[in-house]
Amino acid sequence: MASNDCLPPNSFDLMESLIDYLLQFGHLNQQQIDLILRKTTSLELKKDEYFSEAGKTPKRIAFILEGILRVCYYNSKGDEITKYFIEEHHFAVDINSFNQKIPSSEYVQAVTTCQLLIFTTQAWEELSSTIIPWDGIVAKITERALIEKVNKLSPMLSEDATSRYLAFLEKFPSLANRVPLSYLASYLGITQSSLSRIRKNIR
Amino acid sequence: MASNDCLPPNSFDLMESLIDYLLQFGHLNQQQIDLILRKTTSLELKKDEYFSEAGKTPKRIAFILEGILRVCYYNSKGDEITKYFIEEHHFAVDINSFNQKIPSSEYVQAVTTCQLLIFTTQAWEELSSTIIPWDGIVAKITERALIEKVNKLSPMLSEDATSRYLAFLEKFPSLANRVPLSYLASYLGITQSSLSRIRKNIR
DNA sequence: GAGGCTATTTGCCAAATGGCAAATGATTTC
DNA sequence: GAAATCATTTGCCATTTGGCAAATAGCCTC
Repeated sequence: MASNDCLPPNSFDLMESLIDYLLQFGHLNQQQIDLILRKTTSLELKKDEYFSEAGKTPKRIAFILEGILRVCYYNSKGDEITKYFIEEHHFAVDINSFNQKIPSSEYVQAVTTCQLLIFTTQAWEELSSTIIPWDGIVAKITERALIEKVNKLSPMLSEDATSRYLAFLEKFPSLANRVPLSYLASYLGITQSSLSRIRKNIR
Repeated sequence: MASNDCLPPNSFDLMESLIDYLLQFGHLNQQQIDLILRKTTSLELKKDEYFSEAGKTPKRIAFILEGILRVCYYNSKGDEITKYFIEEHHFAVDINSFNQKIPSSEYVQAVTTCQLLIFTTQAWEELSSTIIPWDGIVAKITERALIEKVNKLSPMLSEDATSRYLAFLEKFPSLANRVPLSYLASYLGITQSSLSRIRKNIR
């Protein structure tokens, strides 16, 4: 029942990127690596499909092999707000809800079709109790991911919308014209029409 | 050389708040608690004094017993930006620079006179190697603090300046009229004069 | 308490952004 | 491929915010 059985030929290369990523944060021996890979299943998430939904307690963690996810929620006015985008070779989960096993207030949705590696809660906890350096590695990954979010969000407040859009273009050059205007506008904190005008002015 | 020797009479009560805080994130026995307290020194930071400065590698972590700190930096335009305020009963450090032992790009400054408990890098690392649950507790504290920052920053982008100011008033009711307008304005992502006008409109 | 310094407020106008609705463009469905 | 649906752009105008400078207020020093 190894999940690998039904993977496409290049699956090992793809899974390699998970290991590469983990090894940036600590040492793992081959046995541990094999164990980690055996705990994953692969999942293709089609564009616009949800990986997790608000109101539900997250039961799995995804590592993005290919594609882009976004995290969004509805604010008090009822507007859908894109909180951030998650890039390839990063983990995706509402970490707070996952750890505390409480319902999430966010949606995680595929912006493009995604190839994911999935860890169930159970698999994740088994790795925690089996692999000594696991918790430490996960802690560092979590810390790094959150620091990146803070450092991304923080300067946005003091920049005007055009600068924020240009910064987005730098970070996700391939995405700007493939995601709905509404996702991007709410991420940048402006209206769709403003973003449309900003685009016109830049040309 | 126990730091306690020269503390004011209520010092134990004050230090108790550190222990209360730590115990929210994991269990510690009395021996461990005593060890932690022995590793701290107390420090009073007068209003406007710096706890750490950009360009220097942070060599200590502060737990705020009393008072408010702020984290600020200079952006590419040369404007001083207040990134966030740190409240009583929270730790203060540029966690990224501290962990990686690299120079910080931020200043940490006392907004009000602060009573702090200080851990040196060495003390912090000794606790890590002596107290089994220490790393886990620290990881949870770090995660929580960063999640709070993301959740605070994220909705600010989609609110107008008045709402952001009102939210600040809710969170720091005692602070709004005691901190320089410039700190607050840069934190909210607006100019001083705009904030001044917002205040007038609210009255 | 007068002068000097800094912080805040205000006025004036320009620029950026929002709100709304219509027009245009793109995509899907039958 | 026509109709229907959805996404994006645009026009028009109101509101918000910025930039700059002057006026005012607050505070410190002597």
